[in-house]
Amino acid sequence: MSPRRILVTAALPYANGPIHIGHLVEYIQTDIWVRFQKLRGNQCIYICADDTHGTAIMIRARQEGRSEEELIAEVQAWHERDFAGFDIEFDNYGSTNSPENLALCTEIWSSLRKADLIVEKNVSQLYDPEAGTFLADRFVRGTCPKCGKTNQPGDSCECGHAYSPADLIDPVSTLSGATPEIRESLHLFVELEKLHDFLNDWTQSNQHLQEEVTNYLKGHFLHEPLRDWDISRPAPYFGFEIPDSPGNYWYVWFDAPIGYMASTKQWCDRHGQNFDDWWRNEQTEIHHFIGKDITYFHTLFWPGMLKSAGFNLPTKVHIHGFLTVGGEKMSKSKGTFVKAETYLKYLDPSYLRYYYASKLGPRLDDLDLNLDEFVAKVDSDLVGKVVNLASRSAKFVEKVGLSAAYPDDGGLFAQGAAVGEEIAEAYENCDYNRAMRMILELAGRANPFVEAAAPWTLRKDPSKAQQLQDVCTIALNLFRQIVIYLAPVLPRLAEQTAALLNSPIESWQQAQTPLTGTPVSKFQHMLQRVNPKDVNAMIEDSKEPEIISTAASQFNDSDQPLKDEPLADEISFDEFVKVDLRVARVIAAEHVPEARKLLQLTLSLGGNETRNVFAGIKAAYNPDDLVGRLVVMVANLAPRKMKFGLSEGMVVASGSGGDEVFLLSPDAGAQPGQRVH
RNA sequence: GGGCCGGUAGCUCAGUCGGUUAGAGCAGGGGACUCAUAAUCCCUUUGUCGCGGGUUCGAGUCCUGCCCGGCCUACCA
Repeated sequence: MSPRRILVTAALPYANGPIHIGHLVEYIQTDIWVRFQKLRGNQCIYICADDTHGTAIMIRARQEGRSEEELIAEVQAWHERDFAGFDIEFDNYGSTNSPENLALCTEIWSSLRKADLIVEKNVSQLYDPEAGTFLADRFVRGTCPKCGKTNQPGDSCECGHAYSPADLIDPVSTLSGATPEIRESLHLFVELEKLHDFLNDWTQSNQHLQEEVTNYLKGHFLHEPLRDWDISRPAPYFGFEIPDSPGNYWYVWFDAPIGYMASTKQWCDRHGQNFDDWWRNEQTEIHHFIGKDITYFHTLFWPGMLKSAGFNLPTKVHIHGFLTVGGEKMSKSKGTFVKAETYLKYLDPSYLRYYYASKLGPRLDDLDLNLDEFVAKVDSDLVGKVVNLASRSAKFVEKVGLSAAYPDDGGLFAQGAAVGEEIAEAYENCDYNRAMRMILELAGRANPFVEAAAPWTLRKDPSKAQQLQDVCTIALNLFRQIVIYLAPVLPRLAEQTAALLNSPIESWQQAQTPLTGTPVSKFQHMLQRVNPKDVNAMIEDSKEPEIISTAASQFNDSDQPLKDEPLADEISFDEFVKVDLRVARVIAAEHVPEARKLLQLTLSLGGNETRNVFAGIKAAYNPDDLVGRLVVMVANLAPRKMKFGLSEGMVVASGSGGDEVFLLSPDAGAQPGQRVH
């Protein structure tokens, strides 16, 4: 079989934040696949870039008082450093803010124009007159027009109601605090519906996508006319200005995927390769690895753009799920939002590469990082089973090296060679956990062999020197075979093994033939067991007070109250409704002469229904100020006998006590007796 | 509400085309070994295959209804 030519991409990380262990699922998954392809002798390149355009970058640069170019250069340097730290090896790492990208965007744009796919429409959008920019939905907050909840984002409310930011009551720009105004501007759209038949065909056939994704697209988008795609943003915007529409810029999601091509172009130029061999040649395979959040862009717009411009279509879009830690979303406050940089301060990248590989499958399921399992798997699988093979046999043959001929091993090596293609198939299908299982099975057979052959006994008898060398030759060859199969996941281990046995590991085929007659270097530890203390330290180091959103921080609310009194355990709705909260009117309020803290309140629930309540609010309220006002009471609390009489409920208030008491009151219009739901 | 995926041992999961007595790793229990990073090896305990119904000579596997979980999505399939 002749070598395949394969172009592989991972999604472009946005140049607005650090790489974290969630990102790494994708880059490690992709890196393993690329290394596997290279080991198999295919011509394969791993292409990526920073995604640098858009409002968020522009705003952040502005806030930091520097140019966008300076910001994205700094972030890109961080990204590249982090990736390198995890042995993620790109053939080219570019930037969407490159001349190559501009040239390709221009070319594809003119193709879309020629295909008559571009239309112009006016769009009403909120504009921040102070910041001088149009506002994306997430930069606007206001009151929900349906339920009246305040401080809701620009696209939808907690109550589930969706709206356009222009519908918000009292909208506020989170950038400047100014009240946005509605401005109309011209936007350019791609008429995706004109490509409907093509997309239907492409997504539903030939296994370009996982089956779930095919179904998803069919059910969510392709069953109805495709909406026009808004592909431009008016100035000011950080990006490329559209050549034939001055003052308008390509939306970041137009130029981002083209960044795959631009980065390929850079690689081609450096290596004297022809760009068209990679993007305009039916023989070339193109594989995109992405997270499920950006499915839409990569399975509809992107193929549509490529088709219209006459480029290769993706051979396959591999979509993975998100990372959870301990079964929950990554959380900054819990310390599970671990940055790549922080991880590397405490732990070996090989651990994470192996752990992810042992959990990754071909489907979109989320991947859970369980820290106890992480420690156990690395210790038991990698150190205990795999590396141990070398660790327990290498030093016996340091002086003599491997036997000149491969001895009889009872068929162990041949068994390992025989499953090579099956393991390869699992890698090829991104079924890494299956591959890891099969590989570990080999280690599970090799250790009992060493146990039975007992080299530590043989070495005591000089007449058995040849037998000792043979046994170690077998053990080290079984080890090496395993390491070759693991090489895509653990490139460092492969290098260490090559150094130990003085023979480079560079091809999958090497697992088919035992190594003989080479010298054996002095054995050095290849991988330490995981120290759980380091794992804990990493989590501690990652803890930071969670910033809920830019809008919350704008109000500068302290986190002290929550710290003083953390959230209670979750309750069910049924439990909640047991508490009967009612609006009540204070119809009388008096001091209790002998009580230090109490006021006696008479609350009306409307009609003749009244309740006598003793409330510990004396230090904070004057009785006279309370009469007439509405409060919220717990109406079905068991009555409690107190020194001064029977208290028939509780008035709800926040605050720490003393004069720090704040009664809750309903908004105007509430009636005594109404239940609070 | 709808869509997709899942539910198998204490935990993580495998289980092909429906085929004998449902498996592995980890954890637990017992033993061995002392080369190896408290590593390794041998033996061993553990199951309402989510629940009900159906098809079948035979169902973890196929069909169907329901329950539970995850993700996605939302006057829309």
